[in-house]
Formats: sequence, C-alpha cells, structure tokens
Amino acid sequence: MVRDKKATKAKLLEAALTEFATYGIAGARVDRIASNAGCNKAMIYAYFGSKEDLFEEVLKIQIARVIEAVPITPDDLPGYAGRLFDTYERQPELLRLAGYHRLENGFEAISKAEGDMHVEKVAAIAEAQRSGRLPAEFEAEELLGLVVHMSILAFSTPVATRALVVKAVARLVGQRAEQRFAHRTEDQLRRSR
Amino acid sequence: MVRDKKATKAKLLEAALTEFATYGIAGARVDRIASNAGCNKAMIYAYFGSKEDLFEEVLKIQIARVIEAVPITPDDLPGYAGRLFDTYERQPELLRLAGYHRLENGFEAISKAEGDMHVEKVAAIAEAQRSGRLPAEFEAEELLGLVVHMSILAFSTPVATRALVVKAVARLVGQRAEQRFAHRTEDQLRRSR
DNA sequence: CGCTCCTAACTAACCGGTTGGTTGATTAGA
DNA sequence: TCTAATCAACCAACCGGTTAGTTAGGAGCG
Repeated sequence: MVRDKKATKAKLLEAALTEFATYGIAGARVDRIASNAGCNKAMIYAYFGSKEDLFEEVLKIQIARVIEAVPITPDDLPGYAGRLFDTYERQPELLRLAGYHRLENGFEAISKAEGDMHVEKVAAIAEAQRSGRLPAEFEAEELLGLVVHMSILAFSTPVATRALVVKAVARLVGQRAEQRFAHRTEDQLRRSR
Repeated sequence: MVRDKKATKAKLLEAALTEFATYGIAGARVDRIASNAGCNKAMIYAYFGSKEDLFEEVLKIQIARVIEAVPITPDDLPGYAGRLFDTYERQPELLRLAGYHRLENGFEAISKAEGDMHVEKVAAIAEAQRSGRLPAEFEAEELLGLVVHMSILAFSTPVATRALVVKAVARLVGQRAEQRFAHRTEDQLRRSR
C-alpha cells in the first residue's frame, strides 16, 4: 500500500466523476465512490469536505478541461459548435454533470471559471460582429447562447449528429463551416484526447 | 375527512409533480409527497405501486398535457417553437421532469404517448417539405429535433427569450413567423392555461 | 547505514437519522 | 353490515458523516 495524497485524491475524483455522471448528486453514494476508488470513505471528507463539495470540484475540473480543449473561433462558429459536440461525445460525463448541476443547484449557479470565460467569449463574438464577420442580427450574448445550445443537441434528440449541428449553426449565423475545421483530422482527435 | 379515491390520487399527483420537479427522482422523498398532499404515505403504494411508478405517471400526464396544448404547425415552425417555449415558461415543471427522466432513465426511455405523437409530427413535417413549404435541406426528423431543441433554449442559457427562440427557428427553417402566431393573444393564453 | 520517532495518510467501526416500503387495525359511507 | 379508503406504527436497510486508533515512510541522529 502506498501513501500518496495526490494519487488518492485523483482516484477519488475519477470515481466521483463516474458516480455523479451516472446517478446525479442526490443519487450518488459516497460509499460507492470510495469503494470504486479503492479508498476509505473518510478520505473524501478529509480531502473534499462533503459530497456536494466533491461534486463541485469534479464539475470545475471537467468545465476547465472543455474550455481549454475547445477555444472559441468567432470566425467559425459552426466549427466551434462541432468541436464542442465532439467533446461531449467523447466525454459524455460533462454533459450529464452539467445537466444535474443545473437541475439540482438552480440555473444561475455557474462556476467562477466558466463565468470569466463567458465574458471573454461574448467579447470575441461582439468584435467579430463589429467588423462584419458575423451578422449583427443577434446580440453577441444571444448568439453565443444559441451556438452552445446547438452543440448540446444530443441532449434532447437521439438523431443528433455532428454534421447536423454544424449545418444548423451555419444556417443560423450565415457562416459556412471553414474547411480546416469542417472535419477534424485524425491527428486533431488524437491530440485533444 | 372525505374518502374519495380519485381526489386522493389527484392530490398525490400534484404534490408528486412539485416534488419530482424540485428534487428529481433520486432526490424526491415519498414522505414529503404524502405530507404535502395531506395523505398517508401508504396511499402512494396502494395507488401507484412505487416511487418510480409514481414518477412515470406524473411525467406521462405532463407530456400529454403539452402535446395537447401545443399541436404542431408545420407551416409555422417558429410559432410552434414559440408556443412550446410559452408552455415551458408557464409550467417549468415539465422541463425539469423531462430533464431528470433523461438523465436518470437513459435517453431512449420515452413514454408511449410521446413516441406515437413523434411519428405523426415527423410525417406532418415531411409532407410540408414535399409540397415545398419547408426546405428539404434537413431530414424531417432532424428538423423536428432542431425546432424542439431550440424551444428549450432556456435550459442552457439565462438570456433565452421567446423572441430569440422564434427568430432563431425562423432563420433555421427559412420561414417567417406567421402573424397570427407571432404573438399569442391574451385570449389564447387564457384558454391554454 | 541503521535506528528511532513523529506526522500525515489511512482504516474499521460506528452513529443517529432517514429512506422506501409494509401491515394490521380503524373508519367513512354505501 | 360490509367493503374499500385511510392511517399510525413499524421495519430493515441505507445514508452521509465522524472518530478513535493504526501504520507507512520520511526526517533527524548517531
């Protein structure tokens, strides 16, 4: 047996991710998380404080991962939506985590990191609108909301495909998906994993 | 004290709607439902079988209500999305219920009533496409999915408004919102309540 | 290098309250 | 009087969280 605080925390976070994504906050069981992590339950409370705190930590990490993995491209919003779609497809946990968070903790409860990035993204879109690269028909914040919402199409219909999301956003914002982003190369997929 | 099976079931269903919408399936407490309904907990098991069965019943009723309240209008998809938006705004419970159901019971688990109506709606859209009233750019099923998804925009962004949803769908399907549906009259609102 | 000691990581067992679900008795009303 | 609706009380399992005690392993020392 090794005594490694960092490794233990990591194992707990991974097990918690699976547990929370599967059962939600109310449905998650701390015993199951500890058991799947191969750790003692008390470590959860020593390292994270409470079940809810552990959830917040897991969510924060997942959100940061997506934000880092998929930077916004105001000149190619269809591609942006497509890449978000890819991420959600590859890591379905995030969408489920965020869904449970919205439902159980209310809508306005957004993590700090997400809020900061949101402002930046809105600014980037507004800038693209000012220079005419994006239609000014929608407010910048609305436009971002629409594009992000389209990327989670799979949340509401089983017929959601990447191509459909890209096409819909393209029609919405009057942009063609840029060639270099229209389809991800195998290399891009590998790097972002 | 009155002994009225029907009334008791109705009170339980109403309390259950609030409870499940607020806390989800795992988070809902049967004691609280019984208490808020002013009934004994045992009645839930006598009339509905189990907590899960009660949830299914509540969800079925809500879905049926929305389907009845908002018939599809293939010639005015923006208006259709707008009217769905109105319904969700007036009865936020449905959106929360459906959200929890999707997350906890998997994506393919759809109630019978919803499935039947879905086929009809797809057919109606396909017909409108054949006669050129809707663009054939999207498959009928995809188009329905997109429109319905847009109507739940409020699920993912706080800046969602009715006007935004209508405008977005209009751009998506290349239809203008028809005047008679663009804004609901007070009378229409009252009738659908 | 070998020994001790000390601390931080870890554990088993436990705790009080809660949970979904049951049951046998009670009672309203036909 | 008979039946179906209702209820209080109960139950075993489970839940999130705590605690008193155990142990691995590095620091300090000779």
